[in-house]
Amino acid sequence: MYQDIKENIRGILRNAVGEVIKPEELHESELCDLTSTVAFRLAGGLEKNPKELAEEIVDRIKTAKIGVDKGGEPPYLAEEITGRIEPCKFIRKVEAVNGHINIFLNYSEIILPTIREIRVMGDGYGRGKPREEKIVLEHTSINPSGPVHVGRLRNSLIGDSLVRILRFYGYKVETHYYVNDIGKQIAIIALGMKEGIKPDGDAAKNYMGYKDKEDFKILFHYISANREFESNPEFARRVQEFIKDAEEGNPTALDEISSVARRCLDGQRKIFHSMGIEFDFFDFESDWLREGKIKPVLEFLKKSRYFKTTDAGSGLDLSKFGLEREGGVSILTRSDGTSVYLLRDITYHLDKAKRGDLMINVLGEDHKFEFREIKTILQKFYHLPTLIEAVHYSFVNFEGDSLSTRKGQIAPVDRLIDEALDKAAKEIEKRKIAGKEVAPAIGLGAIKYHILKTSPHKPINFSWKRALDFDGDTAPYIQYAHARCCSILRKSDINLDSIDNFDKNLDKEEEELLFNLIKFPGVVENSALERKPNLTANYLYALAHSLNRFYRKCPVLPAEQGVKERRLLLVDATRQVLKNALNLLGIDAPERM
RNA sequence: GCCCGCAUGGGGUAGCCUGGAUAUCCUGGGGGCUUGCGGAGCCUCUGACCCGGGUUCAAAUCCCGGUGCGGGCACCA
Repeated sequence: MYQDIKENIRGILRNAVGEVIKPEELHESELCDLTSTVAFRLAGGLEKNPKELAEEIVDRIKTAKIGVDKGGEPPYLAEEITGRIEPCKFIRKVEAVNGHINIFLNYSEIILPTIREIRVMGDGYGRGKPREEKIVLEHTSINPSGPVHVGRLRNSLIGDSLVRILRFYGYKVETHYYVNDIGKQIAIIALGMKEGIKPDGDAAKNYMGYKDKEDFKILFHYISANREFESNPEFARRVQEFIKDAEEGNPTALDEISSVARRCLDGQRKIFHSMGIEFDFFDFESDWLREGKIKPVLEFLKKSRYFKTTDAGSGLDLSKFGLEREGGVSILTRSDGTSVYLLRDITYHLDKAKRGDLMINVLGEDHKFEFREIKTILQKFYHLPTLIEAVHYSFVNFEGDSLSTRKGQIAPVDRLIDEALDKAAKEIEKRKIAGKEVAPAIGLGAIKYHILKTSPHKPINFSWKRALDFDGDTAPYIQYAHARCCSILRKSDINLDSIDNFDKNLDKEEEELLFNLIKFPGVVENSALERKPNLTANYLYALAHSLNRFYRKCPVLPAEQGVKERRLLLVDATRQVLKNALNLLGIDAPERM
C-alpha cells in the first residue's frame, strides 16, 4: 500500500515537473506526511539560502505569474509545482514551504484498502513474495565449555531474529549451529575429568541453583582443569597428545572429547529452547575428523603458491589480498601437523556452501579478521559460487563489576532469565489480570527487545537493571499496547467482517496510527536487506506509541456507530501488525498481561 | 605501530548509506492528566550532533586531519 502511494505520488510530481523524481527526493517529514525536495535540484545554480528567499518569493507569486523556466529559486519552484499538482485520491493537500513540497495524505481513501489488506493477510501481513534463494544462516555457535554467557546472547538474538525476518521476507532459510567439540578447551576438560580432577568448589557454590545443569557442571570442571593446564606442564603435554590422538582419528579419543562437548551442549540447548530459539542443524567439528574431510582441504591448499611453512606452522600467506598476519602466514596447521580452527572452518564452510545460495554468519566484531580470511580463501582459492557474508555486531560490556573476567564469575543467561521471570510474575500478580503463564512472554520479551533494539554495530553497555525494565521503550510497553487492543476487541460484539460502510473522517491520532500500519511491509524489507532487526524493533515502538496516543484521545467503545466501527477496525489491524512485528523479534504477544 | 568500527541532551538511542525545514525517541529531573475501552499509559517543560578544516545555496549526514573509546593483527576458537 505504502509503496503504491509513493509511486503514485512520484508519478504525479513527475507530471507536474516534467522530470523523473528520484526516490530519495520523496521522503517522510515531521511537518507533513511526505515531502519532496525536487525544487532544490531543479533550481540548479542557486546562490541564496532558500529560507531567506521564501518570503520574498511568496510576495512575488502573489503579484506575478512567472513560468518555471523564469524563476529559479526553490521556494518559487515549489509554489509553481504545487500549483500544478493534479488532484489524486491519495492526496488531501499540498503546500509549498521553504522550497519543500509538502504532501498530506488523504487517509479517508487509504483506510479501507489498508484494513482490508491486513484483515485478508492476517499473520502474513507484511510478508514478502517467495524468493528462490536459499540462505544458510549460522549463529550462536558457542564453545561448549560452560553455560551461555549474557554477552553471547546478542549473537543468538540477532541471529534468531534475522532468521525470522529473512523467512518472512520470503527467503528459504536454514539455521546452523557450529559445535566446536574438539578444541583445546574441550580437550582440557575431558582429560581433567578422565584423570579425576575435582570440579572447582567455589564455582559450584556460586551457582548452587544450577549445579545439576550439564553446562554448569562442565564449567566447574573447566575451571579446575584449566588451572591444572596452566600450572602443570606435564598435564599440558598430555592434553596436546590427547588432541593429536583425536585428530589422527583415534575414535576413543574423539569420543571422549566430543562427549564432554555434547553434554555441555545439552545444557546450553535447554536455555535456548526456553527462549524459543531453535536450530535446524548442529554441525559437530569432530565429524569432519571422523569423515576425513580435513586432509583433502589441506592437500588442495598445499598446492597453492601462497602456501608456506614457517616455525610457527604451515599456512597461507594472504598478504597479497590485504590480510597480513604478524607472522606473515595465516596458520592452518600447527608444527606437529594438527589443524587449527582456520583449516577446520574452511572445511566446514565448503560443506555448508553446498546447501544454499548465500551463507550468512552472525559473528562478533572480534571475528572480523578471521572472517575475511575465510571469505578470501573460499573465493580466491576455491572460486566458490556461493555468496558469503557476515553480520557483525559490537561487544556487550558490563556496567560496574566486570562479571565476565573474574574466574568463575560469569553472568549466565540462566540467571538473567530467572530474574526476568521473577520480576514479570510479580508485576502480573500486582495487576491480577493475567495468570502466571504469561511471565515468560514478558520477561523474555524484555530481555530480547533490550538487546535487539540497538543497532548491531554499536557496542552495548549491558545493564542488568535496564534489561529488566518494563517501562518506556521496552517490550512490555509494546505488549501492553497489544493487550489493550485485545481487551477492547473482547468487549465489542460487532462482527468486523460484516462492516462495509463506516465513517471515514479520521482524527489526527487515527491518521498517525494508520500511517504506521501501512509502513510495516517496508520495514520488513529494510530489516531483511540491511540485516538489521533493530529497524523492526524501532518501528514497533513507534507503532505502539501511536496506539497509546490513539487510545488516550479516541474512545472506541463509547463512540457512535460509524466511528466505533472505524476505530474497531483500526484497533484490530494494529493488534495484528504488533503481533506480526513482535514475532519477527521472537517475542510473544499475550492477549492479557 | 598497522588495520577495522564507533562518537548525537546527565545516561541511553534514532537519523548518516541516498545532504534540505524547527534533530527522533526512551530514561532522569520539573509540572500536569485519572469516578472514559487496562495508568506497564498520555500531555508538557528541561537538555545534545567529539574537535578543526574542506565541498555545497544547504552538512549530524559527504571528504581530509586530529582526539577519545571498542575490537583485531596467536601453534585460542
